[in-house]
Amino acid sequence: MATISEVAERAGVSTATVSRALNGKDSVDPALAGRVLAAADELGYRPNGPARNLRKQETAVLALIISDVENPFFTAISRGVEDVAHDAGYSVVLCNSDDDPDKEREYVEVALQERVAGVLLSPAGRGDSAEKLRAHDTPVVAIDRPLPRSGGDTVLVDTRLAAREATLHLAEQGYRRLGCLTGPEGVPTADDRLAGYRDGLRAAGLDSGELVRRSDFKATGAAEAAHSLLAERQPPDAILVANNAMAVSVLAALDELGMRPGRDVGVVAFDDAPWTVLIDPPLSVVAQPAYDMGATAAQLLLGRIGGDHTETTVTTLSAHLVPRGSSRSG
Amino acid sequence: MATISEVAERAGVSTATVSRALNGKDSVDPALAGRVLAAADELGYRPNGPARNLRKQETAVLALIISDVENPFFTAISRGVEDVAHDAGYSVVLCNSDDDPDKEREYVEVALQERVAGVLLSPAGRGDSAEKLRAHDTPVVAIDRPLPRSGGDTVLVDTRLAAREATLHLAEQGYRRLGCLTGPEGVPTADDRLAGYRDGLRAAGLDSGELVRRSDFKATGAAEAAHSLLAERQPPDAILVANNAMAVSVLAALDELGMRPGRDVGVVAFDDAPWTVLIDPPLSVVAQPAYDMGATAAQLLLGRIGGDHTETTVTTLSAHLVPRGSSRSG
DNA sequence: TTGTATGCGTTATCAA
DNA sequence: TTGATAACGCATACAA
Repeated sequence: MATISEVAERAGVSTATVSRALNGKDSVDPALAGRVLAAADELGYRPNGPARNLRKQETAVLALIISDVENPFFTAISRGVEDVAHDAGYSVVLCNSDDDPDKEREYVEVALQERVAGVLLSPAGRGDSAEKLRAHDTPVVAIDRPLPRSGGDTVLVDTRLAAREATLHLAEQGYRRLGCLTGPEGVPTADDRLAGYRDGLRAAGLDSGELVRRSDFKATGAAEAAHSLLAERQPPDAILVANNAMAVSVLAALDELGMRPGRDVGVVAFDDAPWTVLIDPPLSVVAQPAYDMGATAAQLLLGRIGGDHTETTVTTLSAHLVPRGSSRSG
Repeated sequence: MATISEVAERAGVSTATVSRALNGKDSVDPALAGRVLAAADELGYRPNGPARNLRKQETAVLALIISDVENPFFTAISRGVEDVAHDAGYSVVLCNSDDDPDKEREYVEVALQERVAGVLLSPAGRGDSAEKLRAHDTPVVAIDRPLPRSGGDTVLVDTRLAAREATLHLAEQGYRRLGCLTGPEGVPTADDRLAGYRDGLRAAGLDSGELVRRSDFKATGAAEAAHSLLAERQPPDAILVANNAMAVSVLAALDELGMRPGRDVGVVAFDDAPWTVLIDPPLSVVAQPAYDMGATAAQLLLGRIGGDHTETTVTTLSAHLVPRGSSRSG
């Protein structure tokens, strides 16, 4: 592939002039600039990214480390990130941690090596990924989940409050034995939603004992958990489900047991999705502003990259309950 | 951030030895290697990716250019790509073209500049992105859609055949006025599914006139198209829908009109999804092996990057019809 | 086995 | 305004 010196030779100027012309510096004679552009075009010249990055000691790349691109929630986040990044001339490297701290560490290493401009991280566990990044002066913004030892910019949803609200909603609708299906221990959103569920129980004056199951935030694992929950000697008459994929399993389990959402068992699930209104009755959800989270986090990160050294911020966006038929008793 | 020469100084050796030790060359004294590793560790040394890439004239990065990460079909592809790439030590840069040839061109430029090792491309239109890449010796594998002027490795689904099969299935179930809702003109998958639909009509001896609508492969645009289709003077009694997002709109439209899938209007949609079995009746689908497509394409691409110069291949994976209640007449 | 020296392709500094 | 040159950090050819 053509290099800058080939372009220089062809245009009959120095490499310095080529560089200036190509980067649109104004201190270059229009005639020469024209010759340079023509030569570059003829040779199909493309500036060498790595060389430029090495020289400038910076790259226009962001890393986005999330647990699963197949989860529509993270997908929406990634879309928000990508749109903002793209507008600012940045590319986004997508990394699936699968909520595995080792994989997360691995990706952080790659991010460090490649000298990415910044990292958007949805921390998998109690690891120190963020500290490691900051120790090497790589800006980090935590997204969806707080950092274990905090301190960095963070974009969250008030998920505990939303879980509390959803739980109270179920209680108000007349359900009495409220269960909860949440994600793995150690994943902040999973724990927060469980905590919010307990908040709600307390506020409603209910005590279900512990009608709680954990699963991996995915449909397959959740199927077993859902069945186990419904097989309790005194099964729940309503369930708060901590994400969308698990909700599918809960609804499938209810169907297998011949139970109807809303009438037999109230259901509220986190994350809205287009299909939730197609089922009968429609699924009540806690809608999270995923796209905005991604966009906000990306903006924040770009600000830091741009040299913003003001105090770190915690942005908490609101989730809101969308009550539908699946949580309407009777 | 620490450089190789700082490590060299600390370990009391030359940079060459550090480089060799860190890259696990066997021609280095174990004692020295130990000192080097220790020094690197103490300094928190991370090799500088751009410098290494520049020197080695290669990067361990793949670009994946698809139309929309929010489409579960592409999400599954990207997962397949990522898993394979990660195992081989490669990172994946995700690019949303939004089916916009200009955006695609832009991303191709970035891929070229950054000297990515290879590109996985789901071509947006009739552009020459693939040729441009190949002209600069960047391996390309087309995925889900053939390249306009072909010639490169390609991983496809026999989508036209599948559409034909789905159409015939509807005819066999007794539906007589078959409609089709497909994607934008120029997008090969959209056109192929339409062609398959026509194949099916012909094979079944039906002629619906043209009960065809096009939309943008997304839910919002499809809503209008669905309504328009159902508002025909002689509306279809069955619809083949070219993807999952549009299916949501069709089902919603039917619901609004008080029509029941299967009984009133037969529906078959491309792409399976967890929720399709939750609705009543369950949605008949054409299931595509998206994950495998991604994995296969990535493997192919890595092969080319590794120097495989055998003839280019076209891999066609099979989609299969999953008949459910929404296409069972009466 | 180790060290010295060079070059990868750019940008930026300095003189002209 | 332009050009010669150095430097970014690393891997390797070559010499020792």
